[in-house]
Amino acid sequence: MPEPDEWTIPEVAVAVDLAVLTVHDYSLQIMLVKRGIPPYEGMLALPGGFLESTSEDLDHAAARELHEETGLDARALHLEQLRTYGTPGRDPRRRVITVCYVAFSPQLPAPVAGGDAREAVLMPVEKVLKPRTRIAFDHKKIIADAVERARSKLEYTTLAAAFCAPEFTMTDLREVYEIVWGEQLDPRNFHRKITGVDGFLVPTGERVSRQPGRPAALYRRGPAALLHPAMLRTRP
Amino acid sequence: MPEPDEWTIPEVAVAVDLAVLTVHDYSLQIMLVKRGIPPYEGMLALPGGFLESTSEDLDHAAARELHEETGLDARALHLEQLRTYGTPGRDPRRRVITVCYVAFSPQLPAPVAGGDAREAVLMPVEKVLKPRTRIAFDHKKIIADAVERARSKLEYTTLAAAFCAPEFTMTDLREVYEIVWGEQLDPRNFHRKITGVDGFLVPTGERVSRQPGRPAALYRRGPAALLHPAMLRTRP
DNA sequence: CCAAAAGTGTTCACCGTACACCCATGT
DNA sequence: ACATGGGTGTACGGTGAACACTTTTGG
Repeated sequence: MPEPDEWTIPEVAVAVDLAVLTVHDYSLQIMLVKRGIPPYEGMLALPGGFLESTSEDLDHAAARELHEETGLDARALHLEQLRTYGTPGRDPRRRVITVCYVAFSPQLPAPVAGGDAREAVLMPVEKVLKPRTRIAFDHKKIIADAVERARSKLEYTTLAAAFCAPEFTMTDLREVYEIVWGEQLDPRNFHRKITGVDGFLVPTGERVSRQPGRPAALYRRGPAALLHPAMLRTRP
Repeated sequence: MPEPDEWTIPEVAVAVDLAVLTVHDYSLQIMLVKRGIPPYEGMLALPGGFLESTSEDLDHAAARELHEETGLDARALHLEQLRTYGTPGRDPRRRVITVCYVAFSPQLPAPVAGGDAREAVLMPVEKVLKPRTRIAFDHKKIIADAVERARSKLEYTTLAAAFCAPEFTMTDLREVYEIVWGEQLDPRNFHRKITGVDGFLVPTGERVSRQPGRPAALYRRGPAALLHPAMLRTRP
């Protein structure tokens, strides 16, 4: 194995980027920030930034950038590494390798833009991924990967609850699936399936009436992380 | 988003490491190299090395290191990114971030050690992952992640065939599953399940007699990449 | 002939799908 | 009263698990 002292280490900058996904306004949305400087000035990009110091952990850098650029607290949401993108030329200024993270957030409380946050906006991924929509760097590809990760993880984990408020109804949860997958699910079979998974949901005992119709039971997230048996989408 | 010219970029070295998995001697084995210099001199580590230049793609660096350190050709096997490890202090000399790849290889043709390859050895992952076995850096954790990736991908992809020679029998394929999962499978149900997956296997029409008993049909890899329906291991 | 491996057929339990039906509320 | 959404019961079809059974070779 070649060793770092054997030659000059190429000057590579290491960045961390964040794909923050949330369900809002009956669509899957992603948090983007408007770039204030070139390159891609004025275009939308993923929030992120460079490692601050030699001693900063990657996960820590992700959590820090999340807070700095969006005001969100990493402890309050699910944050996981997606993959690393390093094609030469992806940043026109210099060689940049970016370690990307995905975050899954419930409906955002309030101050998305403002405060420390730069101009942060939510945009439906459906719109972002349209061929005509232009996004800075290779971030569109990253967003596509993040969305596929989310879709896939709903199948075999209890991740969907991470998109819900602390207390939620079965319909809230089902709508997460429907919105992320873009597919209608049978409410009755969904209900039975989810209640059958041990440790996914904990009933609070409370009920809410948000429309005409029978009030829905409220649940909290349970301890289970894996969905067993899995909940498979209907493939094309 | 902070920009690279706003401050001094921390000196971070970017490396690429490889977890090459193969089925050999009725066990899942991983390729390791013996380190010739400190730190961890004399210990076993994953093959890998630093990015050679600012313009080298990560995937290219992985393929290059694979060839340099093991003599294998990346075009002949399945190579995919695993994840990136960057905990400060994981390399005692300086800050190193390593982008790890997993490779799945059929039985290795011949010259693993020798040639360009440094002292490369195959070792059963079961032995490597024992608590008493010491491996350089944080590579044991990386190996554990790679093994879990392999186990998991067998479930929903046709990856198992990547561990087999170009022509193989149903039993060869079943043994890949059994060895990687460490679990016995019913040969009869396995046979029916696999032949039922469209495009997984293409029969060559040939037969081989390797033991007493009815000769087995030979197959080649088919075009299918995804296993549908999935082949699930029995969870604990 | 016998042992052993390859491959087929059959049975049963379980799970997903579809949908009829009942329950509880707002208007 | 009635529309609307929440939740239960039930029948059907497909898949996995278990295993009896046939086929085809080596010894």
